[in-house]
Amino acid sequence: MRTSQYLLSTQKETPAEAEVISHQLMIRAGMIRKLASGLYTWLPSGLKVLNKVAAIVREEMDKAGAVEVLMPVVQPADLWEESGRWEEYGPELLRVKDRHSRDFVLGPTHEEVITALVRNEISSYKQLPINLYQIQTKFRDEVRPRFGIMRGREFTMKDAYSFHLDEESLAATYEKMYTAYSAIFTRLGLDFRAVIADSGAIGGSVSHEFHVLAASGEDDIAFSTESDYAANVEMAPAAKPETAASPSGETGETLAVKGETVSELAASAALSEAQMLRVTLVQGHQEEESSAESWVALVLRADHALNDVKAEKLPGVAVPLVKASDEKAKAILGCAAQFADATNLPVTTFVDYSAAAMADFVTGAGESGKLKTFANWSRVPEQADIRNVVAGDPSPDGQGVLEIKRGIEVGHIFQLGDKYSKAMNCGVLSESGKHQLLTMGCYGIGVSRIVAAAIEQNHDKFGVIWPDPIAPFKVALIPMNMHKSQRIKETAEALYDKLTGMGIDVLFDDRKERPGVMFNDMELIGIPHSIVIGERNLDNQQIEYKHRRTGEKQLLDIDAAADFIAAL
RNA sequence: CGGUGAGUGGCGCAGUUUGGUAGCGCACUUGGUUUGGGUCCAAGGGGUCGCAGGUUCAAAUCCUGUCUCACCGACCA
Repeated sequence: MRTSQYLLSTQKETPAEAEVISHQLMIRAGMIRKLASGLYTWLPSGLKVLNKVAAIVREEMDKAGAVEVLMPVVQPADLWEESGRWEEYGPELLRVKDRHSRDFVLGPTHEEVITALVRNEISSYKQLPINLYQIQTKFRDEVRPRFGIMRGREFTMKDAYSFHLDEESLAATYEKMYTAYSAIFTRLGLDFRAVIADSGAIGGSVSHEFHVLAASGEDDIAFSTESDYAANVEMAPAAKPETAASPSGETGETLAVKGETVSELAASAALSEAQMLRVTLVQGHQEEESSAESWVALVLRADHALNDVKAEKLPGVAVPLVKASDEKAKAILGCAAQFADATNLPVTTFVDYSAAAMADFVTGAGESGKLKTFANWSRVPEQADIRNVVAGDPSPDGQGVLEIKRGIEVGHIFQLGDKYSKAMNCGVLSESGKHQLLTMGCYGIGVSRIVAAAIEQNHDKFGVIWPDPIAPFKVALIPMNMHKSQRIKETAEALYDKLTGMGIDVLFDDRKERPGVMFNDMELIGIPHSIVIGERNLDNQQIEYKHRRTGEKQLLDIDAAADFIAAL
């Protein structure tokens, strides 16, 4: 491709709205343009990357025995009513009406459509198992789209759905997908981890997320320093301390403190948050007959964070978790939650294991602006694991301690079971001639998100540094002052033809620009390799090669250049 | 949905407090200059100041309403 015939659209200035580096660079390098919140146009070089990612995903899926289909973006509402998700899904599901006032949705995912398809197309156990996938546009009306393409409302996703007669078959395909996903992210050249996303009460892990490690990630992942244990922080269990501290017997005193938040209180009284308790009030289940609200108090060490997923599993706690407003907390506790006496609360109370193991701690004195010191549990409280693990906690598998890193979720594989096949009556005739419901797995990859994640992990102050497999172009051909020098023009044109003829993706910068402009643009776009043709080296029948990532330069004989590039 | 902030040529911004000819940088066009790291000079084109209403002789500026966008919290690939 020649830049003169291409849409390069690079820009010097960083748009004000772009917060994360991938978003900034995608706009500056001319990969995407925003149309509306969470909606982006893919410009040529962005699209080339997206297509390369999709091609790798497709190859590996095919290799793993999955079969490609393509389902509509617009889906009839009755399928969603059948699965129960018309009500269940919430406002993220964009609903539209057609000209006959019939309800449709813009597909955020395709379980309903694929289940309806399989229900009609597959009728015998002999056709199973089967794994169908597509690479297609999804629409989710996100509450808050952000970070550019990373969390857009419209995005490209690879979604696969497998159908099985039994759990063993499901587990086998799940395993295949796990392997395929690892192969995909390895080929993409990304530093990734597969993490446990749910080690549910059912036993065994039935879900894994694949995360690309990056400081800007939205998820916290806990790793063992010793073993290969890795889990989303939401899911990692915090161990119960083996021994509880014992009270010193010292008499506490009441402290007057200033501030609103617990950390302000701690600072004002020169206390460590690790010796303080934090009370959070959440909604309980409402009684069927009465509309009376019930509330549950959760007590943690003040330096620990409440884990919503764990809290939702407590008996009597409403799902999803609803935290009490300040006014509500005051009405129930008699004072703001941060001044409530955690050892003596008027509602059902769950104390986190590590908080329960404390002694001589600081908690509220039951009135505004007052804390009390050397407090202790008067009786053994109801305990549970309700906090997020922190770095240094013992690893749940007993090996080493945990370390926390940020990750960007780019893939998720899940053993679904019969949720959809049951609701939509999707089954086959078994060997014994009986109707049998199918069990399902589903496997997603955020194809467009991978593009952003790859940049988060691969950039420097000059711009993007694409891993070779997904670079929009493999090599940039940069002639110095081609418009003045006939022999540079001839050399560049000849090399361009040769490289193109070899099937190499080359971007030939034939603009009448100064060298600096070309260098900067090619680096910003992130082309992994470049060749500079200048008078200086041409006298020796040589050209210069430069590696984007390392900055390494070397001179090549003109005749050997094409083969050198091809071999990279 | 809650909290904060912002809407002025394609992009980044100033101007708004104290109403009075709409400005700067980048980008774009033309001419010249320069030529291995975003040259320099000159001339130019391009803006209903988010939208609607109001106040006023006069509104980017004041008032009211409204829409959009970004950032921080609960969901997700």
